Amino acid sequence: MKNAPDLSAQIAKSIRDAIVSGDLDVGERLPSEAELSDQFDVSRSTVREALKRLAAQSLIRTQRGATGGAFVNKLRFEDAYGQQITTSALLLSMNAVDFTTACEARFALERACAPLSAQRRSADHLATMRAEITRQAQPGLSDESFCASDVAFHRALVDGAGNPVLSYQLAGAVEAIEPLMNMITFTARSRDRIVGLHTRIADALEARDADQTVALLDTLADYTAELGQSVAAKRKDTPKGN
Amino acid sequence: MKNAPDLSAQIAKSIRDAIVSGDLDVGERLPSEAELSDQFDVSRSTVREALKRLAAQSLIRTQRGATGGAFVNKLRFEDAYGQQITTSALLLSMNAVDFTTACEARFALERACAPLSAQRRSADHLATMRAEITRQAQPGLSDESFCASDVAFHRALVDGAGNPVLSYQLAGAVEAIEPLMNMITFTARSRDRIVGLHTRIADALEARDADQTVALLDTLADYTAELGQSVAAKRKDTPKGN
DNA sequence: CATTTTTCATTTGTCAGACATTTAAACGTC
DNA sequence: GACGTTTAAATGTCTGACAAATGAAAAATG
Repeated sequence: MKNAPDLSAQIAKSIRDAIVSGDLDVGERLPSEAELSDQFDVSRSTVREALKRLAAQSLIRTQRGATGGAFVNKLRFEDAYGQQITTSALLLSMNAVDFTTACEARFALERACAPLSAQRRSADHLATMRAEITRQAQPGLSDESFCASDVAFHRALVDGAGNPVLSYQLAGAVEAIEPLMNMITFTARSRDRIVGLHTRIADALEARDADQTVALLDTLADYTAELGQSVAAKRKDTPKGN
Repeated sequence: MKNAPDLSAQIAKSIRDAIVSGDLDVGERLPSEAELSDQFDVSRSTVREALKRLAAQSLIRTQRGATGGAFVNKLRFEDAYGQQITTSALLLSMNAVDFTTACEARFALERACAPLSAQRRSADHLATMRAEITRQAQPGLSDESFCASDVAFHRALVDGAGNPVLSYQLAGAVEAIEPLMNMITFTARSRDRIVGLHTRIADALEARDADQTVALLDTLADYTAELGQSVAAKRKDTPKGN
């Protein structure tokens, strides 16, 4: 029933467990590849494949030279963002998550941040949001650039909550949806509408008005879903548009 | 300035980009290791290390035999859960995220699910929650088992929202916090309190009362934070309690 | 003695070649 | 046609070798 996993996978799991359980501390050096070969009684290639697996998950980093080796990596939030976003984006595309579902998740999560952000946002966060709003209002901006600015705006909102765990979790939801958002053709009118809502959201955050922020986010969520539905209707016509 | 990354990392990136961009479709077979060696002009070992990196991210799966090879894996939500939880747990422990911050994030996200769950939860979700409540009320339950059941209860609540994207994002927040929760010693009184709140949450969901669900979650969040603070106070006494 | 240079041992990165194992397809045999 | 056998192709593993990086010890130098 159970296909025996590769040796390299087993060894990777063994070391990973040691890291997760805390048997191996951050910064600690693993035995050299030769020593690991002896310990696990496998060849060096197999050990190396195991180590590469761990490196791909940012669990270890390797260094060459006399005092080199593999070290338990301190996983930083910034490092995890990238993987989180890649994974989320693939999940959305490979599982054919429809725009409505992705949008719902994104705004539900963002809504959760809004009260905290209203309470704690710094002047810096507010400045970032205002700057992105200005960019979004520029005529001649490509749809891609508009979307990227939209992401930056919402990232600032989320970061304003001052909770790195929330920021991390939301990075996936907010950024992974960008490819889906990029399918929307933003007319001048819809951009005006969005920029207007963004401005009012920034105003509400500046006034530290949590209720108003949430209400505006709900409005924006509804409007975004509406825009998305027109895209969904279009995609019906060209099902395999590659 | 920039350390040239390993060949295997470069090759992994090259293939990963092809997958993310859609150049390689789900289920498609990659060239054999020998062919990849030729294409990238490296040895087979290097190609293998690159493939192991991708396998560690669940981007490909390999199969032995005549028609075997490496295939672009369909990334399923269930596959991503595990990685998400491992990463989140490591982020919390390695960055010394305090209980309050983690707890805040968890309940903020869960709160976002509550209205949707009140609207859409199935009888099945409700039954799971009731079953976990029953388990939690049993005397003699270990703290670990109590926590595990707590996680299962909240997972059911989140799944009730019927949005796989939300469930995925929340898996990390809810499950990664379990190790921190496990540090709490649940007295008979605190268990009673929690079980009581869980029961009222289940009741509210059964009645599809979103407002009440959110209010009860807020109460539970406050109480959990309170319990966590007593743990934090204790940990001050034994800073390196290993 | 202090400083600079050289040597050197250690460790990871890469390569080449071999054999084992698995798997499905091709081939014979009945 | 059904059933066993062979075979080819692919991954999994092992061995041994060399290249490259790197810090530390040793040696040379002033």
